[in-house]
Amino acid sequence: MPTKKTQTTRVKTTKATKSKIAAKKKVVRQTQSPSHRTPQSLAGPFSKSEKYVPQEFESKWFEKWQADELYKTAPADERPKAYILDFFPYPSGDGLSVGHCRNYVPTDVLARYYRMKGYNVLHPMGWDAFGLPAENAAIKMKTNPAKLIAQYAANYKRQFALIGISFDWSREINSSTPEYYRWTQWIFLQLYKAWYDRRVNRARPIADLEKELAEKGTRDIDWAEPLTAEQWSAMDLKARREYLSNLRLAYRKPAWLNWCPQDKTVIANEEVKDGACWRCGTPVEKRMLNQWFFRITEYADRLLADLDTIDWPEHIKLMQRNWIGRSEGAEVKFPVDGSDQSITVFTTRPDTLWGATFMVLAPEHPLVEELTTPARQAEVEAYVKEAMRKTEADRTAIEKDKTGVFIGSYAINPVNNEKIPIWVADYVMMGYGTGAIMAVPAHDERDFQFALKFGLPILPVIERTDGLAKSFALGGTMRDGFADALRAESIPFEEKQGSLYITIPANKLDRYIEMAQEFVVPGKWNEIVGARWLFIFGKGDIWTFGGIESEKKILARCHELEPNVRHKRTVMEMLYAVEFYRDALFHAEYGAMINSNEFTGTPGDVAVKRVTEWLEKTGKGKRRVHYKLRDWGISRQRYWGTPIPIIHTDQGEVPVDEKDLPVKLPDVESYEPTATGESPLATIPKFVNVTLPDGTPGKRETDTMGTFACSSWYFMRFADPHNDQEPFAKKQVAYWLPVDTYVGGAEHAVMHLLYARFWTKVLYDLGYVPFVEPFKQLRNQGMILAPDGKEKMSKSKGNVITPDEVVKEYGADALRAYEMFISDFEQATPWSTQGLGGTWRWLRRVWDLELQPNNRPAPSATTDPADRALRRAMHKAIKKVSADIEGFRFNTVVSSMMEFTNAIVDLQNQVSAAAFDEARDTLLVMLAPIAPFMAEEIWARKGRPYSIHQQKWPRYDASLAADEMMTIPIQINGKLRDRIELPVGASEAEVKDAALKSENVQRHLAGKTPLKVIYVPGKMVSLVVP
RNA sequence: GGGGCGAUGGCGAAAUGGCAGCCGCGGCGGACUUAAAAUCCGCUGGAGUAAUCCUCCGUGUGGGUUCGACUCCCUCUCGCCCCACCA
Repeated sequence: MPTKKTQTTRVKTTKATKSKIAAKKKVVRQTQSPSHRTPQSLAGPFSKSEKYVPQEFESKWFEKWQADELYKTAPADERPKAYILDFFPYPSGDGLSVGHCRNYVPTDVLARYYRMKGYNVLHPMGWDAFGLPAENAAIKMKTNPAKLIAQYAANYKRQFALIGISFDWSREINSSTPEYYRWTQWIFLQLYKAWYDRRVNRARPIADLEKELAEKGTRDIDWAEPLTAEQWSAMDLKARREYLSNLRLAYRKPAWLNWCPQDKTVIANEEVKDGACWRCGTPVEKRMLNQWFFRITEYADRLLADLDTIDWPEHIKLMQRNWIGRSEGAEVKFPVDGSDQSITVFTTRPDTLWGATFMVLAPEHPLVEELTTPARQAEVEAYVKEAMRKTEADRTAIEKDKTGVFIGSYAINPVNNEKIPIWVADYVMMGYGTGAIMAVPAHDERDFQFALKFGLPILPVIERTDGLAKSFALGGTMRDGFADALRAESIPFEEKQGSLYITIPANKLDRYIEMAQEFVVPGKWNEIVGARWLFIFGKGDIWTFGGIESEKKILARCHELEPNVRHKRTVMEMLYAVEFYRDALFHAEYGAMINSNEFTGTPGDVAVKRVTEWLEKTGKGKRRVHYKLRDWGISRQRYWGTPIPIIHTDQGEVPVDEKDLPVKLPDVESYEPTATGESPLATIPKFVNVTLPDGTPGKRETDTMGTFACSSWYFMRFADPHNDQEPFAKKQVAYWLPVDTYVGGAEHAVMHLLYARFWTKVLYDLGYVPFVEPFKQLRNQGMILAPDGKEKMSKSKGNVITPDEVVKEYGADALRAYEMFISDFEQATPWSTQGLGGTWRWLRRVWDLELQPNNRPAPSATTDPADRALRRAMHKAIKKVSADIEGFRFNTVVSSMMEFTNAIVDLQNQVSAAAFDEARDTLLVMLAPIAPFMAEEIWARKGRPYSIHQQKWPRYDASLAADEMMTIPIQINGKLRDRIELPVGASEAEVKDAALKSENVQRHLAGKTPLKVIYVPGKMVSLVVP
């Protein structure tokens, strides 16, 4: 049983007010407020209250705003426009959480703010409705995805209304409707009918290409498969179509792709995270399928360069830069020994060519089969098969040991004509470069490991940049007195069990070589590694380790002299056995070239350039830029997506005529995915079989487009959402686009945000839009975490907080204000119900303040100081709130509003009626974007003309915001010693004079004269004292 | 392995190189109340002190630049994120 708490009398002296800063005045806050109840206890009979009960009026106002079309976008006009957009959501059955609101509330505040500032604002919303989650949910619930989406979207829409988001619903779009995807298909066809002309660096109609081919073949098109005009003319329709597909921006080709066995479809590279499907987390497999791609790689350079022109978070830009992954290097051809084949490799280190001791092909490389010798065939086939079977995650696991098999053939290193073995290994990826590498084990970590494991020679061809040189003198290899001699030369070493571990300073190298010759025991040897590579067998008997010949000779001699090393297959393997040498054997720096014939001695900073130039001149290779970016795989073997408008015939593929769009998704009973890599649409003969106008029978493409196609242009459709003649009128898009402010999560950094930029550039090239970047300003909202600890909100953890429950308890305005106030917009932060209570109390204080009667006196000399103080606070608030809204500093918007509220409360009993109302009205108008319901309700109760949301944003007046007095802190040697109050106009001399007169300053100066008196106007005085 | 972002009271946080901690939460004390809740008022980084004066310490660590550093530069630690056998 709990004991009754006895009275505890706390004897504690009441602390009196700190005088602290003079600006902080001791004003007693008094509000003649009615009593209030907690929001939690609001459940009661409905009545129009004097108190702040948001539940009584919020929904009423939203209905009225909708009925009055208050947020309907005006047609393009003379006003400046503001296009403020949220990532359009993928409606899910879970609805919105307070985390999602972090996205929608601030953009709504922006939209409302810019409307009041006189901008023509476009703030639309729609649904990214196609795609796997809806389809999977529909299969599970045995319903239709369209129905499900409609249901989910309705719920989202209800929630948006609940929290007062001012979307223009007359522009609502749904990407899964034929009215929308008709134009997604249309854009697909524009890509299909275009090719990238590298000479002018833009996309052009494919018809231009056909014309050019007919006239002069590929004479001027050096990146295409060579073709003469005669050859082109001789080609039949099918051959021409096949030829052109190698240049179209939308094309189909067989390729190894990421297959998600859970979703039973191919997914794009961008959708693979840590070797698994980004949606369901299932490890992806590789499958060879004939698939549709968009040739985004042609735009790699422009996608990279234009990042510099847009206002996006740096980390997002960086992710895109890394994803595009531009790297400069050279392509080098290695002829295959005894064959007319050759292997082309890409390298960023052409300066290491002389150290290439073997080649490696990716298991998928087309030459593997051809170049494998009969003797090696069984082993190679088994290896390749095994590699294909592995998931991407298995194959790329970092700790994994290197594996590989020699295929029996040799290549010729074009720079020194050395014959080097060709291997196949899964550490080489078909997807990057050419799928084949020259291995330079001395200067590439992976090649080094591989060479050590398989006993392949490792030949240093680049000098160390740190000059590290080491020698290990095994006990018995050097005559007595060697240690003493080293000491005499002050060459540092350690002695362990009779062996010496020597680190040779650069300036002692030559001396050391002399000594080693002197002391080495006949029949033994001493070696130097690192800065030099020398084997010292005796006086004048020094062999340099450099090049394949010396490798063989040194190894043979060591084997002969020392039985213990006979099992070592290479010189480096022998050296590697000495633990002490490990850090001196390998490096990947850009140093001077060594052991590289005529290039030996080329300094590290010019080596790559000189070798590349030489390769080009001698025709052995050429400069090349490679990108990590791959072409965008768009095919999905699923039902719920935009059908690809292509028909396959005996004569090749034929695009659906634009006037026959849309190719509609058939209504079906079952649309479960098949495991065969074929879309469920393929099982519907009525859909598949078509006859072309000329009577040719055809079969429709049955893959659908991934949803990122839909989202790559929806922001353009919002400019003209109901156009049934074209995707959008050029005039509308030219007025509204690009999007001024775009807000959403960072998870789309290399998916949607990259694809949308790409489509925009294509549409620009083809003349449909007048801009090259779709989103001028991008911001990512921070995540809202669960209240306890730092966990994410998730349905499975049961810690999701919905706007519905918050609105029920506190009203939408408090939710909105708290979403803004909670933290810096981009920062992840935990939700706090107590913090929410704080913003609720602030709104209630505003309510009371606004609705109390104004019985203050007329302006007079008595009220003048307070009136001026209040106006100052007001104009400062206008300035700060405006700047912070525009600068995405929503948390300080709310804190500035709170400060302004406090200022009115503090001064309310000293000001005139006019000043009081002026301040209250300004506060209310500025509150409108933040707390639209309450602002409207108070506005109405005060009898003002509807609607507060159509009022002008208050104007800032710098002269009224100006302070009369300033507080100048005084520092002595960096420490704060006093503050002085002076009129704002005080001159430098006056300030310095006042500072020196200060009692505290005098005391701390203790009679000394300052060496320096620094006055930063209006900011501070800094004294420097010896 | 490479790269990025971040670290400030008990908590969320603020601070064009110029008074660290605005605003809010929580806490403490008071007013009102029979009492509580709510509301209102005051205090609230740490230490010393009778003290509201005053002094010292304090923005993850250690250094540097500067009259002056949360802010700029370097080092390290921790946390989060991205990329990753990328040739």
